[in-house]
Amino acid sequence: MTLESSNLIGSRTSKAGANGQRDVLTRLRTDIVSSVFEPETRLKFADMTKRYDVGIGTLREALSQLASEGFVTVEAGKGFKVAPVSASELIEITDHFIAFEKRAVREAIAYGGEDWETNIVAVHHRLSLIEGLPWERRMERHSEWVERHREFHEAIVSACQGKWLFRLRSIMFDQLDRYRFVTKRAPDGLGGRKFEEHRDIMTATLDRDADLASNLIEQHIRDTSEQAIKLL
Amino acid sequence: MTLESSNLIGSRTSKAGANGQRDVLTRLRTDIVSSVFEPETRLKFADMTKRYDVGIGTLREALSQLASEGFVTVEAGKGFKVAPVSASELIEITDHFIAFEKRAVREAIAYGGEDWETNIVAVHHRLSLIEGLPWERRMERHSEWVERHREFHEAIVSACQGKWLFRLRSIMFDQLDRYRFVTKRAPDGLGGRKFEEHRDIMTATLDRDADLASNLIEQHIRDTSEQAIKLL
DNA sequence: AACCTTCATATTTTCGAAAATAAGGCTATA
DNA sequence: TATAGCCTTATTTTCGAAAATATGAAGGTT
Repeated sequence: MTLESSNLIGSRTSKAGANGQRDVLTRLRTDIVSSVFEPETRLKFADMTKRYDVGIGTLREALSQLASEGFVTVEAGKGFKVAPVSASELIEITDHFIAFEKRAVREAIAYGGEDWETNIVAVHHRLSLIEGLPWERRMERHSEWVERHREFHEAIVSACQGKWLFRLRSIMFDQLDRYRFVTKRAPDGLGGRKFEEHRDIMTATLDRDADLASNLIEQHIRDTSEQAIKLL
Repeated sequence: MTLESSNLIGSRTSKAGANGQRDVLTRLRTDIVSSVFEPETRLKFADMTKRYDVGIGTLREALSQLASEGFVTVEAGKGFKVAPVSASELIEITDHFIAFEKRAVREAIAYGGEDWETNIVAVHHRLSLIEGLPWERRMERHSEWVERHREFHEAIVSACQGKWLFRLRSIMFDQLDRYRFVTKRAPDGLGGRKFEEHRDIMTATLDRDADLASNLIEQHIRDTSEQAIKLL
């Protein structure tokens, strides 16, 4: 019943596993993505164990994992710090992600079956429920939106064959999330457009129009990153 | 004095840090790369703590890290297993690595300075000391060769500007190491050719001939991977 | 004053015992 | 015989105390 598949880097399936205590790794990553801890902040064990109510060992494992994913840096003997952010890194991450995602969506369109299609429709619907909300109410549920947004883009490429391609694009997506966060404060002009962009990406993908889907995704990501750079 | 730089994924600098006890992470990774543990083997804590003489917590952190790098898989509640190998994965890893490495070498050639050049020459010399040895003696020092070989290829691209590009190529290189191991047993015909290939790659790079260096590297990697596939 | 040494404090890192969980075997029941 | 439930064993996962290490301050020497 509890499927709990053997996982990849950045897989969030572990969270869904409801394995007793709330997943520290996920909560900590969310807090870093949400800028609860500013870049370069030292993450002391004394504070963190109280905040997340876990033992030192468990916390250390989570931080070590986040270091692999690039969210924190670690210096032997000095402990962990939140990784810095910069415009140049955002540009690089954006380029890598777009390159991966375009290849992934082509593979997905080539190999995806009925389950893949159905999942896209389902996940998109859940995303649109939040994106269709008026400005105020949508902001209240921003953290939920982040999750749905991630699930949507993951669903689109989930049928891609390359395991490493999927893995690498997921690492980059998580990094982008961190920068994407700054656009939360952006004027609602952008928010409305995203609604349609996601719809168009879904339609092109289900129509198996690889060229169109590929281009729409690139535009979608690049727009968001450019917004983020301005606000950085 | 103890520099111990803040590190990236797969960085082996931590090992050099001589921080008291021998780095479990490195030893464990080496053992997996060297097929001391076969793919799919369960890695039980009871055995591992005895083998590496470290506590459970420390071991768990190392295994968790290796999971991020893709050398082991982890299933909640079931523990850790050595990741499987397959021809199709080798092909995918090879393609990703070559794509990264070709871009990285171009950047390195464009931005590398005198220190970069000097380091390449130095590291290549240390590699050639082993590669010039007769068959028997070279095999004795195979694990050392693995290290020198890694250092050589890393030195070539070390001046590349993209931090993530470097990081991603390093992850892929480590994965290739695992498959490369099977060619250890290959007849010496290949071993001799590698000596010259490395020399040519170095020369082309120092001559700042990006096209040539790029092509030589691709050939070099693809040859090795094809050998590995035959022996898999 | 600048520099080195020493000591005290703060923080990280390691470790193994204890709790939690999964796997396998046994008996009772249909 | 097959199935379900329980008990026992094997293994993982968590936790905080203790060891190791770094930081910073005070005092002494050139």
